[in-house]
Amino acid sequence: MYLGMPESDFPDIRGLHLFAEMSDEHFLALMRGSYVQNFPPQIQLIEEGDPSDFLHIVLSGSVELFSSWNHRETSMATVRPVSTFILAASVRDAPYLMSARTLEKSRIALIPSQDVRAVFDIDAHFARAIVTELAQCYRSVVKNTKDLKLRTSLERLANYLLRQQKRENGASEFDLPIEKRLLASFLGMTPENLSRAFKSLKSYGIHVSGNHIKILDQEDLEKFARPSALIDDFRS
Amino acid sequence: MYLGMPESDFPDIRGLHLFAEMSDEHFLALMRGSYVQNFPPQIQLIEEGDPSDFLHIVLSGSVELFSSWNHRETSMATVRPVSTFILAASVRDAPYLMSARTLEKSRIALIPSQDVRAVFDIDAHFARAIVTELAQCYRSVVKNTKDLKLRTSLERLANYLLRQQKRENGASEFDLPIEKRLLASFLGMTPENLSRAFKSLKSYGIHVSGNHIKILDQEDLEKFARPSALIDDFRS
DNA sequence: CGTCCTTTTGAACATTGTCAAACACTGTGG
DNA sequence: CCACAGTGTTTGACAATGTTCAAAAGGACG
Repeated sequence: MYLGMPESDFPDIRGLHLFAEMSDEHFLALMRGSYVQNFPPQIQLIEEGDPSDFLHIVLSGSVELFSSWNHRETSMATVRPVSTFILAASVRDAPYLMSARTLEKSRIALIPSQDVRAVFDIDAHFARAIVTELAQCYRSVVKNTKDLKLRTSLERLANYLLRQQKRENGASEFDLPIEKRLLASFLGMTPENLSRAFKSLKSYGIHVSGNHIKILDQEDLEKFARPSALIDDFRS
Repeated sequence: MYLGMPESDFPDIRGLHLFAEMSDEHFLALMRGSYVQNFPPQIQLIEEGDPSDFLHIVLSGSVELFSSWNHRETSMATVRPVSTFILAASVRDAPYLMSARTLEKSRIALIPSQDVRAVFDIDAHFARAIVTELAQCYRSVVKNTKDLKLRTSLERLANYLLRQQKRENGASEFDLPIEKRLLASFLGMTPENLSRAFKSLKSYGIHVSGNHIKILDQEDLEKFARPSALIDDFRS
């Protein structure tokens, strides 16, 4: 196992909200115990239930968070660079609630959870950043729950497309960033159901070819989807 | 509007993990700007989307957190004494994502969110407690999402009963703490469906009469429900 | 006792999931 | 280059699950 964090990775990590405001001294203290590893695609990084020894940061590639029960599995989120995951488990020193696997070749930084907790106690800026980030994560999951409980699968898909479009700065055409199979699981449905949902959205001006999406009638789609700031805004 | 926090309420609040470790000085500073109010049942305390001016604490009674979209409504959680709610919104100074209403006659403490943020920055113990509490809340919502996505409504009900039983220290008989209508919404189903689900659970040794539950065959129920520490443990 | 609300029940319906098969796409090895 | 395997996607028929609507039954409370 490769030990030590290459300094070339410092700027990416320092750029995260989480680490931006803390003192150099404390940042370096965190980096000292950390290391970086490259993983091929489809490698399981974390198994739910394991002790949370490290805070993870995706530097490049992408990582899927998923959960299992009774031989069923569901996708909880996809993490893209540069961001952390399983912060809550690190903070609480509790077992991971989700598993994680790489989707592509990925570069992952690992910061010992106990260092995170130690620096939290002595660096007020870092503490502030952690609590802000955690509150953000919490709010994301709450929004996701509202999406799941208040909307049908068709409505979830329509709103997902609108959110994705926003991420692409409002372009009327874009590519899905993940496999449809995975999207289906994330949206809480089967691949077959997703396929039919895409078909149903044709009548609201959605054109699909492979993973390329065209929104032909923005107004019509929004009228159907009824996006809400309190569910679909990925900031705040 | 009644202003000022009666000192008789201090011990209850001080007893919360959130406020237990902080300095007296900072605790009193928080209390100075806070106040307490009594509400009748079915009063809406918070409307989702409103600015989060106060951190709320249920001192007695109970409060339902719920969300709406497109004329649909779903119950997100029930808050019982003594605990806080909408901490994340206070921390981030962002709009509430959930509405809140009293279920019964309730006594609620209100602490200005900006005071919470201010004391967070100067009291490391309070900061630590907030981040621990937030991580806890986050993990609860993640567990809830897993429950929703990985289980059928029948399985959710069975596991809910087992969790409730644990809260009652493992007693084989107990009362449901909320109306069935509300429970149905919390579990993500209709009241009609819940009623049928209770009937289906008869064959696993559940007896229901009004809101009184008897678990006649613990083993059989657990065999069906397959409770998991990573979904059903309400601590950690 | 009557009123209001919740809960239950039944029947029809809608939505979503399952299974099997066909199809499309990708990359491999001959 | 093509045949092929492997995987993801789509389709169709069907089953399971969950919802809707209407009505009846039960409880709480004045």
